[in-house]
Amino acid sequence: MSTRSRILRLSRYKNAAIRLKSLNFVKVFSDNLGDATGVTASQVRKDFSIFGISGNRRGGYQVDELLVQLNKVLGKDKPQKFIVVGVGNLGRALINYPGFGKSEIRIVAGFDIDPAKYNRKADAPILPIDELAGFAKANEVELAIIAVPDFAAQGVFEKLIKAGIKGVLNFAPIRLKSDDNVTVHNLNLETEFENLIYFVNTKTSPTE
Amino acid sequence: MSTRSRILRLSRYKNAAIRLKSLNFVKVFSDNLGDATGVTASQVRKDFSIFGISGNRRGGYQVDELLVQLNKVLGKDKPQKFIVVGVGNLGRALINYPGFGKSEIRIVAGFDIDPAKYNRKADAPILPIDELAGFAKANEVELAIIAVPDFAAQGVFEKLIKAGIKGVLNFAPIRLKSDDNVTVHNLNLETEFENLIYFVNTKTSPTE
DNA sequence: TTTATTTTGTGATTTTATTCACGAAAAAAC
DNA sequence: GTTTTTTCGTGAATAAAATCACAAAATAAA
Repeated sequence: MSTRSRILRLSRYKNAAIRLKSLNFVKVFSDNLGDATGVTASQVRKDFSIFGISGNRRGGYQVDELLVQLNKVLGKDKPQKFIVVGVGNLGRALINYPGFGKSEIRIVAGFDIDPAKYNRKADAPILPIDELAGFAKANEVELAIIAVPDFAAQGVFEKLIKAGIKGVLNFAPIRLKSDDNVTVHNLNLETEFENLIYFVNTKTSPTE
Repeated sequence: MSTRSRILRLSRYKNAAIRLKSLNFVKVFSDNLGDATGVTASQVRKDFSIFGISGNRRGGYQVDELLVQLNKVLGKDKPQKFIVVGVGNLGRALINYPGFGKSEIRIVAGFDIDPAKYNRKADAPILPIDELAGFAKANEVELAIIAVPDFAAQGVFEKLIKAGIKGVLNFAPIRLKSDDNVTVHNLNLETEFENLIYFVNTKTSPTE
């Protein structure tokens, strides 16, 4: 019913609604949201109907109310605390990512094994990985990002489970062996690049 | 036939095969690859069959040959040059991302409007955005990454089209209006975070 | 050899996702 | 107040994707 791709679309509708609101839209139609996100109007309405999000016949959806409802479904009605494990290139970028500023996503700490990276004074402190479990429990953090190399990922993941983490966004290119109490989503940048390469190459070459 | 998610799976099979090879596997079975990537064995075989990748009945797939074939399908048999527009947090992380090191993905330059970021001496130089078209043509770059804020993304995209770019990986949270000669793939980090939040929250709360 | 076992490759089937199409509600026009 | 127009909400129809299931090939065992 509520699949991964359906929820991804809800996020996009939300982003589109935010943009339209900033353009002073008071109401939006399923057709507008479809245009802004690249799906059909009936897909938008079907997605909404599955989550009980309703508008007004002929009147569309009130933007403000729509945003409240979408944020509620997406769990953005309250702050969501994340920790990042692996303060390399990508980890650091996520910790400092300004795009989360307006959103309810809060990155509250980073963890690494390299003492050169520790920084207890920062807004989001960088701490030794041994302190992970203590920190997570003390601060009631349930969400984590794995941004370590592939060979370290499974070990980190097991530490996260012990620390009571319930959801993991994994940037390492391996499938993590998980017990069922932890939700794992994988996101691999190389894979995304390869995907683009494939579609560009096959469009260009007339031999396929 | 060859959809986005099918190609994403091929990339994962390739990553799994690389890992199994490093464990001295000489041949792999569809079952192995399924385990390593979280799909069924018959999905693996169906995906392969669509791209004419074949193995040996009872003998599985020779890892080396499989990698050659997967890399060929994925366009990884030759270097793929990318430029990055927007040298903020994320752009910088991508430029320095070590995960691309072994792969054929090459990030050859970054572009920004902020003179403080320019650096012509670096391995992947950071240049003013006005030089984008010239650079892309001189270096035969056809692939680009948009890592600028949402309000700047459409403008950057139009510059990329004029520069002859054929494929764009867009990290800005908007849908780019594209002519059909350019392939655009969107990847939004906030959206990925929200997706995880949703599934963690709905698993935890017994009300759904 | 012959028989048993394993694993691929793929058509048939099932499941899931998307689109269609139209009645119902609400507003606007007449 | 009646008609027309617009847009939602959703069951029905279609399309797409994943799984099943089994014949065929290849190897190993007897």
